[in-house]
Amino acid sequence: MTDTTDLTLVTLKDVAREAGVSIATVDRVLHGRPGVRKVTVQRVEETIARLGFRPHAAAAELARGRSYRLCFVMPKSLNVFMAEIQENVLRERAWLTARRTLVDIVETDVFDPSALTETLEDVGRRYDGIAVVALDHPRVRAAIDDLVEAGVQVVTLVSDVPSSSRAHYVGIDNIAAGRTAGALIGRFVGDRKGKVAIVAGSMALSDHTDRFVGISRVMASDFPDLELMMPVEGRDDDATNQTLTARLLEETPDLVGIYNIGAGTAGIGTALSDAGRADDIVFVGHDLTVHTRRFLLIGLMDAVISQHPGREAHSALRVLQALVRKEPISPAREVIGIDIVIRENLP
Amino acid sequence: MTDTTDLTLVTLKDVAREAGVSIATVDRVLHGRPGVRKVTVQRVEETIARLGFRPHAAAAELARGRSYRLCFVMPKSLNVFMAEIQENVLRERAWLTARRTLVDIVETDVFDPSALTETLEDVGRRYDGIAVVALDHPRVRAAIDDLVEAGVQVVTLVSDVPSSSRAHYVGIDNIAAGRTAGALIGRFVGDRKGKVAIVAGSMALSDHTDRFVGISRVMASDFPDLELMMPVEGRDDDATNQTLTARLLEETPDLVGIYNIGAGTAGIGTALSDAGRADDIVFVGHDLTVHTRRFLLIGLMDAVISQHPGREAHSALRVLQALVRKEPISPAREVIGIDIVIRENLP
DNA sequence: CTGAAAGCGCTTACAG
DNA sequence: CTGAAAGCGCTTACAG
Repeated sequence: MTDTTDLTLVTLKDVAREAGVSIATVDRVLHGRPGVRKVTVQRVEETIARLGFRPHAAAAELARGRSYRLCFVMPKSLNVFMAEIQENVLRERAWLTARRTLVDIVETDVFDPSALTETLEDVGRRYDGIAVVALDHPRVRAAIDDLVEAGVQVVTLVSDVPSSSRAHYVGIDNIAAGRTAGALIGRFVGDRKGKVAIVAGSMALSDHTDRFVGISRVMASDFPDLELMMPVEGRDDDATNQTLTARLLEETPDLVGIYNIGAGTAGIGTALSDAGRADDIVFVGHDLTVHTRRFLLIGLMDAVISQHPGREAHSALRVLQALVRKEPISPAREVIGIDIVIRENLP
Repeated sequence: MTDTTDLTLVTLKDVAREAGVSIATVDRVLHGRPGVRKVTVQRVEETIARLGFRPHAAAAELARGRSYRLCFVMPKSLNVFMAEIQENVLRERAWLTARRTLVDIVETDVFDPSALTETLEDVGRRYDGIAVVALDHPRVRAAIDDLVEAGVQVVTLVSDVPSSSRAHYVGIDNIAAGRTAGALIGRFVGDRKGKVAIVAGSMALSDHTDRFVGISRVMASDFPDLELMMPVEGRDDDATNQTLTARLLEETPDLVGIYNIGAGTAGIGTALSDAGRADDIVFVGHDLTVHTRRFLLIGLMDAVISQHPGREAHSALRVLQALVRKEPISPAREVIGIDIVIRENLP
């Protein structure tokens, strides 16, 4: 048995008595506030350590008497994945309200730097913390930096702006995600030789280019028999992707695999199915939706790379809650994994 | 933009004033405590709903003025996986202390029904909540039921006792885990025919039998060219597993895959490596450790099925914290996924 | 069946 | 530089 923690709950008052000061002074030391002599600070710190004092979180929260406002800045045109993040955030509202934390969701055109920048400038300062699905663009970076400068806690969500001063990124490593997709395609294709097609939303999006970088690297190093084709761009649109895929199937007799880097997976699935090529082409894409779930079940898709939207929503909320309260966050705990989903481990 | 939640924070006092009663009465209605006339209850409930009142969680916690004791009952002989769960629990201690929640860890022989039962009986009632790695045995079930009867909140961890009255199971669906392992082996083997060996810890453990059931089913339905061998039992021990594997390799010329259902993966890896068969045999096992991580990196293992120990520790703590406070838990949020880890998505 | 009051353990002005 | 006191919004006896 590990050392039984004893039930002696030490309070501020105990520390004050032991250290021979008032509770106000202990509080000052506890939070590193100024106006306490060095000797006193030391004496109090020693007493805190000796008694193993931990302030009661609920008491502090109540006494502080303030509330917090959080905002999620999300894409206007919601795909299923983004919608799920939203739902998860909204589902936490009651819980958050009980903790005096209010959360709004603002939709904007996150792919238009001007629109996104304006939104951030407009709504930003009305909040204590912001989670934003951010395009990596100099103006967006500047807007984020301004908010941080103004004391707003900012985390990026799903899509990062690494060069900005955001406190945290909630999302996956997209290069690794691309590598993972590539490795699965390579392994599933087996001994066959041939081409692997890439369908992207837009190569202007950093998560899409990152995934392409990932699959390119793993193909080059581990699967020399497979030839990666240049990405075609379908803007994450089902109809466009269907047309593109139909053409790819027609024009590429030795096509053995397809990797959909972005959304619009349903369109590709339809084209594959229509062409009767579901069985001989390895098809891997992103994000678990009603469509990809069905495709996995019927064997049309071989694997889905997923970043758990619920987990991302919660991580963003947890991190923002800690940040606005100046509490520490443990990054290790907030790592978002790259989930591989096949028919057998469908949640 | 979703409806901006307004900052008007309604308190008990507001509700009391509006409903024309005292705050004590509102509190009674809020918690469904007896001693309030039906009419009054209705009036108060209506007011609560109308004002959208949500009690301040921190205030309630402080006023309640009580602390909670939790206990994790874990296997005495710690494998890496169990050790990681423990570490994650211990790492939360400071955070939990600030929330007046104390957590102890008790180690026992969870594979011996008598020892486990005795431990549960001995330590159980000293706690408000217990997480237990439980052998599925009638005596263990009875001990759990007794604790629940006595008002202790019990969750099972990693290994479930489904027929008991435990409030929640924190762990994966092991049949699905076995199916997943089988599907990966089948896909990775490709067009080759041959045998797949199964190494288990003990077929007396329900998680091990469940996984075997899973792989058996998927092999029968999806991979008719592969023949599943009868499980050999190595008690999760490296040395034993190494010997068993060496023998399997010698005696089975057409061996194409190995599935290690339990721990002791290092022993199997050594045997494979010694025999120079790392490349032509697909090897899948469970749980991410220093060993399996290395095996993935050097290509000795093809995939690891993992149940995130950190996630399980946190889920157990979160669920227990909610249960002892009589707060609702959302099971959907607590689902532990079956993680597929290959070299490319190693965390 | 209902209410007035004390108190949980902090933080926040305010006074000195 | 330090302390006394009010107050955050609940819950808990206690009184009636």
